[in-house]
Amino acid sequence: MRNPASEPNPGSESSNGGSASELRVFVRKKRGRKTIETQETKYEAEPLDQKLRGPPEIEEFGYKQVNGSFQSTVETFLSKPRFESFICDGVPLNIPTGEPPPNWEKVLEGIRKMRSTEDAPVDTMGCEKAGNSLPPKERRFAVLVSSLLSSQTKDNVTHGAIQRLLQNGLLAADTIDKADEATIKGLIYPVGFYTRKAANMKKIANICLMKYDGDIPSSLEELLLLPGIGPKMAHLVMNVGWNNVQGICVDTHVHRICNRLGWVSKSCTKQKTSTPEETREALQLWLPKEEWVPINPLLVGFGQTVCTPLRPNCGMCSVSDFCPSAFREISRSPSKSKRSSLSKKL
DNA sequence: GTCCTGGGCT
DNA sequence: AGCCCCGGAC
Repeated sequence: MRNPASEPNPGSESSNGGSASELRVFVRKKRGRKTIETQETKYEAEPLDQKLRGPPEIEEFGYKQVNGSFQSTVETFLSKPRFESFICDGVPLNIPTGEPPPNWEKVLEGIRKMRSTEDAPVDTMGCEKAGNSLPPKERRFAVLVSSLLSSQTKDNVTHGAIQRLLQNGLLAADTIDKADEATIKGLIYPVGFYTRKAANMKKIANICLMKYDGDIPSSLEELLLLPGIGPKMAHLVMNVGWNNVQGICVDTHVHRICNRLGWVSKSCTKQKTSTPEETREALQLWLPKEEWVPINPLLVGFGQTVCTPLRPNCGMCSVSDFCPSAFREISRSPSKSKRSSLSKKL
Protein backbone atom coordinates (compact mmCIF):
# COMPACT_ATOMS: atom_id res chain seq x y z
CA MET A 1 0.00 0.00 0.00
CA ARG A 2 2.84 2.29 0.67
CA ASN A 3 4.32 1.95 -2.74
CA PRO A 4 2.53 2.25 -6.01
CA ALA A 5 3.67 -1.11 -7.23
CA SER A 6 2.36 -3.18 -4.38
CA GLU A 7 -1.11 -3.53 -5.81
CA PRO A 8 -1.03 -5.70 -8.84
CA ASN A 9 -3.14 -4.19 -11.53
CA PRO A 10 -3.24 -6.80 -14.22
CA GLY A 11 -3.19 -5.21 -17.59
CA SER A 12 -5.61 -2.41 -16.88
CA GLU A 13 -3.57 0.43 -18.35
CA SER A 14 -1.57 -1.26 -20.98
CA SER A 15 -4.35 -3.33 -22.44
CA ASN A 16 -6.42 -0.50 -23.81
CA GLY A 17 -4.90 -0.02 -27.17
CA GLY A 18 -1.51 -0.97 -28.51
CA SER A 19 0.80 1.95 -29.10
CA ALA A 20 -1.06 4.49 -26.99
CA SER A 21 -0.15 2.63 -23.82
CA GLU A 22 3.44 2.16 -24.85
CA LEU A 23 5.64 2.96 -21.95
CA ARG A 24 9.38 3.37 -22.05
CA VAL A 25 11.20 2.17 -19.00
CA PHE A 26 14.89 1.82 -18.30
CA VAL A 27 16.17 -0.90 -16.12
CA ARG A 28 19.67 -0.83 -14.83
CA LYS A 29 20.47 -4.44 -14.46
CA LYS A 30 23.39 -6.64 -13.77
CA ARG A 31 25.13 -8.29 -16.68
CA GLY A 32 23.28 -11.26 -17.95
CA ARG A 33 19.88 -11.43 -19.52
CA LYS A 34 18.57 -8.96 -21.98
CA THR A 35 14.95 -9.94 -21.94
CA ILE A 36 12.58 -9.68 -19.06
CA GLU A 37 9.45 -11.68 -18.97
CA THR A 38 7.14 -12.25 -16.06
CA GLN A 39 3.84 -14.02 -15.96
CA GLU A 40 1.94 -10.87 -16.75
CA THR A 41 4.34 -8.68 -18.57
CA LYS A 42 6.89 -8.87 -21.30
CA TYR A 43 9.54 -6.29 -21.91
CA GLU A 44 11.77 -6.10 -24.93
CA ALA A 45 15.28 -4.81 -24.58
CA GLU A 46 16.79 -2.18 -26.80
CA PRO A 47 20.18 -0.51 -26.43
CA LEU A 48 20.43 2.80 -24.65
CA ASP A 49 22.34 5.94 -25.51
CA GLN A 50 25.96 5.81 -24.55
CA LYS A 51 25.50 8.46 -21.88
CA LEU A 52 23.06 6.27 -20.00
CA ARG A 53 25.40 3.35 -19.68
CA GLY A 54 26.41 2.41 -16.17
CA PRO A 55 29.64 1.16 -14.64
CA PRO A 56 31.34 -1.89 -16.17
CA GLU A 57 29.56 -4.48 -14.07
CA ILE A 58 26.22 -2.96 -14.95
CA GLU A 59 24.46 -2.85 -18.28
CA GLU A 60 21.58 -0.59 -19.03
CA PHE A 61 18.84 -1.28 -21.49
CA GLY A 62 15.66 0.41 -22.42
CA TYR A 63 12.66 -1.82 -22.15
CA LYS A 64 9.50 -1.40 -24.09
CA GLN A 65 6.45 -2.74 -22.41
CA VAL A 66 4.67 -5.24 -24.63
CA ASN A 67 1.81 -6.37 -22.50
CA GLY A 68 0.64 -6.70 -18.92
CA SER A 69 0.71 -4.33 -16.01
CA PHE A 70 3.52 -1.90 -15.60
CA GLN A 71 2.83 -1.28 -11.94
CA SER A 72 3.02 -4.84 -10.74
CA THR A 73 6.17 -5.40 -12.71
CA VAL A 74 8.13 -2.69 -10.96
CA GLU A 75 7.82 -4.62 -7.75
CA THR A 76 8.98 -7.78 -9.47
CA PHE A 77 12.03 -6.11 -10.94
CA LEU A 78 13.13 -4.48 -7.75
CA SER A 79 12.84 -7.69 -5.76
CA LYS A 80 15.28 -9.49 -8.03
CA PRO A 81 18.98 -9.32 -7.29
CA ARG A 82 19.99 -8.71 -10.88
CA PHE A 83 18.25 -5.35 -11.14
CA GLU A 84 19.88 -2.35 -9.65
CA SER A 85 17.43 0.40 -10.34
CA PHE A 86 14.35 1.21 -12.31
CA ILE A 87 13.80 4.40 -14.20
CA CYS A 88 10.69 5.53 -16.01
CA ASP A 89 10.88 8.52 -18.32
CA GLY A 90 14.00 9.66 -16.57
CA VAL A 91 12.45 9.48 -13.10
CA PRO A 92 13.78 6.85 -10.71
CA LEU A 93 10.90 4.82 -9.34
CA ASN A 94 12.83 3.40 -6.49
CA ILE A 95 13.92 5.37 -3.49
CA PRO A 96 17.67 5.03 -3.28
CA THR A 97 18.48 8.03 -1.14
CA GLY A 98 16.53 8.57 1.92
CA GLU A 99 12.87 9.07 1.16
CA PRO A 100 11.16 8.35 4.46
CA PRO A 101 8.77 5.40 4.23
CA PRO A 102 5.09 6.34 4.34
CA ASN A 103 3.48 6.38 7.78
CA TRP A 104 6.76 5.96 9.60
CA GLU A 105 5.71 8.52 12.19
CA LYS A 106 2.47 6.70 12.89
CA VAL A 107 4.36 3.43 13.17
CA LEU A 108 6.90 4.91 15.54
CA GLU A 109 4.17 6.45 17.68
CA GLY A 110 2.27 3.16 17.72
CA ILE A 111 5.34 1.27 18.87
CA ARG A 112 5.96 3.86 21.57
CA LYS A 113 2.42 3.31 22.84
CA MET A 114 2.86 -0.45 22.90
CA ARG A 115 6.17 -0.07 24.68
CA SER A 116 4.72 2.16 27.37
CA THR A 117 2.16 -0.44 28.41
CA GLU A 118 4.11 -3.66 28.08
CA ASP A 119 7.31 -4.20 29.94
CA ALA A 120 10.26 -5.64 28.13
CA PRO A 121 13.25 -7.28 29.81
CA VAL A 122 15.45 -4.49 28.59
CA ASP A 123 13.93 -1.24 29.64
CA THR A 124 17.04 0.67 30.41
CA MET A 125 20.12 0.26 28.36
CA GLY A 126 22.64 -1.44 30.59
CA CYS A 127 25.34 1.10 30.12
CA GLU A 128 23.13 4.15 30.06
CA LYS A 129 23.28 4.76 33.75
CA ALA A 130 26.55 2.99 34.33
CA GLY A 131 28.48 5.02 36.85
CA ASN A 132 26.73 8.27 36.14
CA SER A 133 27.83 9.47 39.54
CA LEU A 134 31.49 9.14 38.54
CA PRO A 135 33.74 11.87 37.15
CA PRO A 136 33.58 12.14 33.34
CA LYS A 137 36.62 10.07 32.50
CA GLU A 138 35.69 7.25 34.86
CA ARG A 139 32.11 7.44 33.73
CA ARG A 140 33.14 6.98 30.11
CA PHE A 141 35.28 4.02 31.00
CA ALA A 142 32.36 2.51 32.90
CA VAL A 143 30.16 3.00 29.85
CA LEU A 144 32.66 1.19 27.66
CA VAL A 145 33.04 -1.75 30.06
CA SER A 146 29.32 -1.86 30.61
CA SER A 147 28.68 -2.08 26.88
CA LEU A 148 31.18 -4.86 26.56
CA LEU A 149 29.55 -6.86 29.34
CA SER A 150 25.96 -6.19 28.33
CA SER A 151 25.76 -8.21 25.16
CA GLN A 152 23.93 -11.47 25.61
CA THR A 153 23.43 -10.62 29.25
CA LYS A 154 20.41 -9.53 31.24
CA ASP A 155 20.50 -5.96 32.38
CA ASN A 156 20.51 -6.68 36.10
CA VAL A 157 23.36 -9.17 35.69
CA THR A 158 25.42 -6.56 33.86
CA HIS A 159 24.62 -4.06 36.56
CA GLY A 160 25.69 -6.46 39.28
CA ALA A 161 28.99 -7.11 37.55
CA ILE A 162 29.63 -3.38 37.23
CA GLN A 163 28.86 -2.89 40.92
CA ARG A 164 31.32 -5.62 41.92
CA LEU A 165 34.01 -4.16 39.70
CA LEU A 166 33.40 -0.76 41.21
CA GLN A 167 33.53 -2.04 44.78
CA ASN A 168 36.87 -3.68 44.04
CA GLY A 169 38.24 -0.59 42.43
CA LEU A 170 38.42 -2.34 39.08
CA LEU A 171 36.48 0.02 36.89
CA ALA A 172 39.39 2.07 35.61
CA ALA A 173 42.04 1.44 32.99
CA ASP A 174 45.05 1.48 35.30
CA THR A 175 43.65 -0.91 37.92
CA ILE A 176 42.25 -3.36 35.40
CA ASP A 177 45.55 -3.34 33.58
CA LYS A 178 47.31 -4.47 36.75
CA ALA A 179 44.65 -6.88 37.90
CA ASP A 180 44.71 -10.62 37.38
CA GLU A 181 42.53 -11.80 34.53
CA ALA A 182 41.08 -14.56 36.72
CA THR A 183 40.03 -11.94 39.29
CA ILE A 184 38.17 -9.97 36.67
CA LYS A 185 36.60 -13.13 35.37
CA GLY A 186 35.35 -13.97 38.84
CA LEU A 187 33.93 -10.51 39.38
CA ILE A 188 32.04 -10.26 36.13
CA TYR A 189 30.62 -13.79 36.32
CA PRO A 190 27.90 -14.68 35.35
CA VAL A 191 27.67 -12.32 32.40
CA GLY A 192 27.57 -14.10 29.07
CA PHE A 193 30.92 -15.10 27.60
CA TYR A 194 32.75 -13.96 30.72
CA THR A 195 36.04 -15.64 29.81
CA ARG A 196 36.37 -13.84 26.52
CA LYS A 197 35.11 -10.61 27.99
CA ALA A 198 37.60 -10.72 30.87
CA ALA A 199 40.42 -11.13 28.36
CA ASN A 200 39.08 -8.30 26.23
CA MET A 201 38.75 -6.07 29.27
CA LYS A 202 42.43 -6.54 30.06
CA LYS A 203 43.45 -5.72 26.50
CA ILE A 204 41.14 -2.73 26.33
CA ALA A 205 42.36 -1.37 29.66
CA ASN A 206 45.94 -1.63 28.46
CA ILE A 207 45.20 0.14 25.19
CA CYS A 208 43.30 2.89 26.98
CA LEU A 209 46.17 3.36 29.39
CA MET A 210 48.89 3.39 26.75
CA LYS A 211 47.21 5.41 24.04
CA TYR A 212 44.52 7.48 25.70
CA ASP A 213 45.87 8.26 29.16
CA GLY A 214 43.32 5.94 30.75
CA ASP A 215 40.40 7.49 28.92
CA ILE A 216 38.47 5.78 26.16
CA PRO A 217 38.90 6.54 22.45
CA SER A 218 36.75 9.44 21.34
CA SER A 219 36.21 8.45 17.74
CA LEU A 220 34.27 5.66 16.11
CA GLU A 221 37.30 4.42 14.21
CA GLU A 222 39.46 4.13 17.29
CA LEU A 223 36.73 2.46 19.31
CA LEU A 224 36.41 -0.15 16.57
CA LEU A 225 40.07 -1.05 17.02
CA LEU A 226 39.39 -2.29 20.55
CA PRO A 227 38.95 -6.06 20.83
CA GLY A 228 35.33 -7.08 21.32
CA ILE A 229 34.02 -3.71 20.20
CA GLY A 230 32.22 -3.82 16.86
CA PRO A 231 29.95 -1.34 15.10
CA LYS A 232 26.97 -1.89 17.37
CA MET A 233 28.89 -1.25 20.58
CA ALA A 234 31.03 1.50 19.09
CA HIS A 235 27.97 3.55 18.18
CA LEU A 236 26.45 2.89 21.58
CA VAL A 237 29.58 4.13 23.32
CA MET A 238 29.76 7.21 21.10
CA ASN A 239 26.12 7.99 21.89
CA VAL A 240 26.17 7.36 25.61
CA GLY A 241 29.82 7.86 26.53
CA TRP A 242 30.58 10.95 24.49
CA ASN A 243 27.10 12.29 23.78
CA ASN A 244 28.24 12.31 20.19
CA VAL A 245 25.78 10.73 17.81
CA GLN A 246 27.82 9.41 14.92
CA GLY A 247 25.35 6.77 13.87
CA ILE A 248 22.47 4.55 14.88
CA CYS A 249 23.19 1.67 17.20
CA VAL A 250 21.80 -1.24 15.19
CA ASP A 251 21.50 -4.66 16.77
CA THR A 252 19.65 -7.68 15.45
CA HIS A 253 16.30 -6.40 16.70
CA VAL A 254 16.62 -3.08 14.93
CA HIS A 255 17.89 -4.90 11.86
CA ARG A 256 15.03 -7.40 11.79
CA ILE A 257 12.23 -4.95 12.54
CA CYS A 258 13.35 -2.29 10.09
CA ASN A 259 13.34 -4.89 7.36
CA ARG A 260 9.92 -6.22 8.34
CA LEU A 261 8.53 -2.69 8.28
CA GLY A 262 10.07 -2.04 4.89
CA TRP A 263 12.06 0.82 6.37
CA VAL A 264 15.34 -0.23 4.82
CA SER A 265 16.53 -1.95 1.67
CA LYS A 266 19.68 -2.57 -0.24
CA SER A 267 20.44 0.57 -2.15
CA CYS A 268 18.39 0.96 -5.33
CA THR A 269 16.39 -2.20 -4.73
CA LYS A 270 13.54 -3.64 -2.75
CA GLN A 271 15.70 -6.36 -1.30
CA LYS A 272 16.15 -6.65 2.42
CA THR A 273 19.40 -5.54 3.89
CA SER A 274 21.53 -8.47 4.90
CA THR A 275 23.62 -7.09 7.74
CA PRO A 276 23.04 -4.69 10.64
CA GLU A 277 25.65 -2.39 9.14
CA GLU A 278 23.74 -2.21 5.88
CA THR A 279 20.59 -1.53 7.86
CA ARG A 280 22.29 1.27 9.75
CA GLU A 281 23.37 3.00 6.57
CA ALA A 282 19.95 2.67 4.99
CA LEU A 283 18.14 3.85 8.09
CA GLN A 284 20.40 6.85 8.54
CA LEU A 285 19.45 8.04 5.08
CA TRP A 286 16.00 9.08 6.18
CA LEU A 287 15.44 8.74 9.92
CA PRO A 288 15.63 12.20 11.54
CA LYS A 289 18.64 12.49 13.77
CA GLU A 290 16.70 13.12 16.96
CA GLU A 291 15.40 9.56 16.63
CA TRP A 292 18.81 7.96 16.18
CA VAL A 293 19.36 7.30 19.88
CA PRO A 294 15.84 6.43 21.08
CA ILE A 295 15.19 4.07 18.15
CA ASN A 296 17.40 1.39 19.67
CA PRO A 297 15.77 0.86 23.08
CA LEU A 298 12.39 1.34 21.44
CA LEU A 299 12.81 -1.39 18.86
CA VAL A 300 14.77 -3.71 21.13
CA GLY A 301 11.91 -3.75 23.61
CA PHE A 302 9.36 -4.07 20.83
CA GLY A 303 11.38 -6.93 19.38
CA GLN A 304 11.43 -8.79 22.67
CA THR A 305 7.73 -8.52 23.38
CA VAL A 306 5.83 -8.19 20.10
CA CYS A 307 7.92 -8.36 16.97
CA THR A 308 9.85 -11.44 18.02
CA PRO A 309 12.36 -13.18 15.75
CA LEU A 310 10.13 -16.15 15.03
CA ARG A 311 6.38 -16.03 15.26
CA PRO A 312 5.92 -12.30 15.75
CA ASN A 313 2.70 -11.44 17.57
CA CYS A 314 1.11 -9.51 14.73
CA GLY A 315 -2.30 -10.05 16.33
CA MET A 316 -1.39 -7.83 19.24
CA CYS A 317 0.61 -5.33 17.24
CA SER A 318 -1.14 -2.01 16.77
CA VAL A 319 0.84 -1.09 13.68
CA SER A 320 0.29 -4.27 11.70
CA ASP A 321 -1.87 -2.31 9.26
CA PHE A 322 1.23 -0.46 8.17
CA CYS A 323 3.54 -3.45 8.15
CA PRO A 324 4.22 -5.19 4.84
CA SER A 325 5.28 -8.32 6.71
CA ALA A 326 2.30 -8.56 9.05
CA PHE A 327 0.78 -12.01 9.43
CA ARG A 328 3.30 -13.58 7.16
CA GLU A 329 4.83 -16.62 8.70
CA ILE A 330 8.53 -16.13 9.00
CA SER A 331 10.28 -19.38 9.73
CA ARG A 332 13.92 -20.15 9.70
CA SER A 333 13.63 -23.59 8.20
CA PRO A 334 10.60 -23.78 5.96
CA SER A 335 8.90 -27.14 6.16
CA LYS A 336 9.46 -29.26 3.09
CA SER A 337 5.78 -29.48 2.24
CA LYS A 338 5.23 -25.75 1.75
CA ARG A 339 8.62 -24.88 0.40
CA SER A 340 8.11 -25.57 -3.26
CA SER A 341 5.03 -23.39 -3.57
CA LEU A 342 6.63 -20.57 -1.62
CA SER A 343 9.89 -20.44 -3.48
CA LYS A 344 8.07 -20.18 -6.79
CA LYS A 345 6.64 -16.81 -5.82
CA LEU A 346 9.94 -14.98 -5.63
C1' DG B 1 21.48 -33.40 25.04
C1' DT B 2 20.10 -29.92 21.74
C1' DC B 3 18.78 -25.77 20.33
C1' DC B 4 18.95 -20.84 20.79
C1' DT B 5 20.92 -16.45 21.93
C1' DG B 6 23.75 -11.70 20.01
C1' DG B 7 27.36 -9.80 18.97
C1' DG B 8 32.37 -9.89 17.01
C1' DC B 9 35.76 -12.22 14.41
C1' DT B 10 37.68 -14.58 10.36
C1' DA C 1 28.51 -16.83 5.61
C1' DG C 2 29.94 -19.59 9.30
C1' DC C 3 32.26 -19.92 13.70
C1' DC C 4 32.68 -18.96 18.55
C1' DC C 5 31.73 -17.82 23.31
C1' DC C 6 28.45 -19.12 28.02
C1' DG C 7 24.26 -20.06 29.99
C1' DG C 8 19.51 -21.05 29.99
C1' DA C 9 15.16 -22.97 28.16
C1' DC C 10 13.26 -26.91 26.51
